[in-house]
Amino acid sequence: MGNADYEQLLRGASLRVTRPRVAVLGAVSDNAHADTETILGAVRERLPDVSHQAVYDSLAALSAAGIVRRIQPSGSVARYETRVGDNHHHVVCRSCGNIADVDCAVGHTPCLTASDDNGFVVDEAEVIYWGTCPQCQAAQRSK
Amino acid sequence: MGNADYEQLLRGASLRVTRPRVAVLGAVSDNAHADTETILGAVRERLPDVSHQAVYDSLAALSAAGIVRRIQPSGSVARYETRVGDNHHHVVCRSCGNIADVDCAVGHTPCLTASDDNGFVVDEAEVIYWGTCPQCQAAQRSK
DNA sequence: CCCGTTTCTTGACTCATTCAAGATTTCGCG
DNA sequence: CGCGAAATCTTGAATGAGTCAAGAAACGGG
Repeated sequence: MGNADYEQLLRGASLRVTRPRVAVLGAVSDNAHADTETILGAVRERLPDVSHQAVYDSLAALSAAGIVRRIQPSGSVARYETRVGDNHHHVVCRSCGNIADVDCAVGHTPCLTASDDNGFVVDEAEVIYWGTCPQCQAAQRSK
Repeated sequence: MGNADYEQLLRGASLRVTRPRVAVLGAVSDNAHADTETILGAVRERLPDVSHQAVYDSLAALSAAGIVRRIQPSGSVARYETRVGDNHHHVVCRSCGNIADVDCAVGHTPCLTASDDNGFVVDEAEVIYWGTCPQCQAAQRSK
């Protein structure tokens, strides 16, 4: 995806097109599940003088517009990804914190209907699988 | 549940029985989904001079032992509950952050098998439903 | 090209959580 | 019941992701 595409995305969401936002979009696209610090670094490769505040603002704006998704498993800092709207979920490694994408097994919107929703109007279901990634499995076995 | 029961729980998990731990267990039992600050307050009603550090340590020990569960939805501080091992999930209100329990609709361990696990060994699936609680629905309508 | 609004920069600040060192407590064992 | 090693707690300071605020700059409709 080129910057022109990112601009399209932004305009499509009625967001102003600014250098930091385009750079943030690119950084998030290239670094799936990256934490804020990693994204900040990646953004500065494209645009050396951005402030961290601009990155936070951009991420918040993009999240609100639904262009990026913010994920934050317990005990982890915020992470972001661009793959939105396709109902996929995440596996998180308990030892190293790595995150991988998982397409949900059951149909297309599984678990979206709770048995008793306590009167809540539910608009999204988020699934996080906890486990151990291949690398950490190997590391544990060889211990 | 009385303190004797909490002691049983602790001993059963091979944990030392200390005043702070018993107080923390009681506080978490009485305050489902409470954040750390609330728990700290509740603990001090039972045991006025505990340090916040002891509460953190106890919560960590109890979590590790599987007696309490730590939940931390995005944008929220850590919260704890004692209802463990029954595969229930949570609805979180986007406006006020309230959390309610939800028993999962589909069978007993839905979504536990991802379609492609990327080599991860998954041991737990956590589901978070995002929506709006009844109070906030009312508040929004009357705006 | 201009102007009002949004967004960015700079820098200070919050506050949940963690770290460290030394004092206490717990509990198995005699 | 009392000892001693190990775990746990107290105190107090430090960390660091994220937020807040005020003024400067950039965006884009007209």
